[in-house]
Amino acid sequence: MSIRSQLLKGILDGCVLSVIAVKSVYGYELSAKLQEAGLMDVSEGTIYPVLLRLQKNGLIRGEMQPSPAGPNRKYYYLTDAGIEALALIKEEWDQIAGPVSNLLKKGGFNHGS
Amino acid sequence: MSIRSQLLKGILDGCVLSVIAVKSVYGYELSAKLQEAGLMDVSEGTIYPVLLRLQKNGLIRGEMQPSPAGPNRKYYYLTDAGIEALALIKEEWDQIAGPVSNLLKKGGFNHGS
DNA sequence: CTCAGCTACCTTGTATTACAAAGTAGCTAA
DNA sequence: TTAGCTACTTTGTAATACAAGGTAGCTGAG
Repeated sequence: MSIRSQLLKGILDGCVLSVIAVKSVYGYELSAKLQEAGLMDVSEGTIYPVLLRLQKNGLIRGEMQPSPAGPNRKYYYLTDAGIEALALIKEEWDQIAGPVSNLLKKGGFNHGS
Repeated sequence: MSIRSQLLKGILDGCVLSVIAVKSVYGYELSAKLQEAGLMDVSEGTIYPVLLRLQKNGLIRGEMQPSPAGPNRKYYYLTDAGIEALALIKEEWDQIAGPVSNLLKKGGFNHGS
């Protein structure tokens, strides 16, 4: 498992919920949305398990809708619990990302000192 | 397992390496250093496995030194491999933290739009 | 009507790590 | 000698990213 995979643990939920909060999306489309947001190469094999887990936990709900072409599409919407969870994740992220960024910044290559 | 535990996965290595890069520390002291940096309540049960794993992977080396009081202390220093690994982690962190922060920011509670 | 190609969704096992909590051990002071 | 503290270690549990294979439906061409 790569550094990136480990870093994404725990935060993918927040990313997915954030995308859905803006506008409902279907699973297949979500990868492109994350890519647009700068999270490169998050594949279906990653996305569908996250979506299904969030749905199972009641944070989102899925609605099958017909597609212009191909099979039906499952559109996802946040639930109230999802909105709350997203707020919590943002809080936790803020509490961690700041200190981590500072640590990584000043840590650097400064052996001396 | 909490949101925070998941968020810390993968990035604790970078934090620990960053602290050690500035100045060598011993295990027991590291919790206080991380607390000073804003990473609250990272306990020994978390820290020592990280330290031992980094040592095993050749990113740091430990040196037992006498203590003014109590048992010997194991001071940790970065190796060359550790310096390289830290650079990689910083790169990966920067590539993820930016997009994630942006996503979580605009995601918000804006259902409309 | 059948089939290829594409879209869309799903599942499973593997690999990895945070951490609680229990444990060992040494040093100092009483 | 013993209590209290410092310092380090270990282990099992819980959780998740994701590769890769799979199923299924729709459209268009033959």
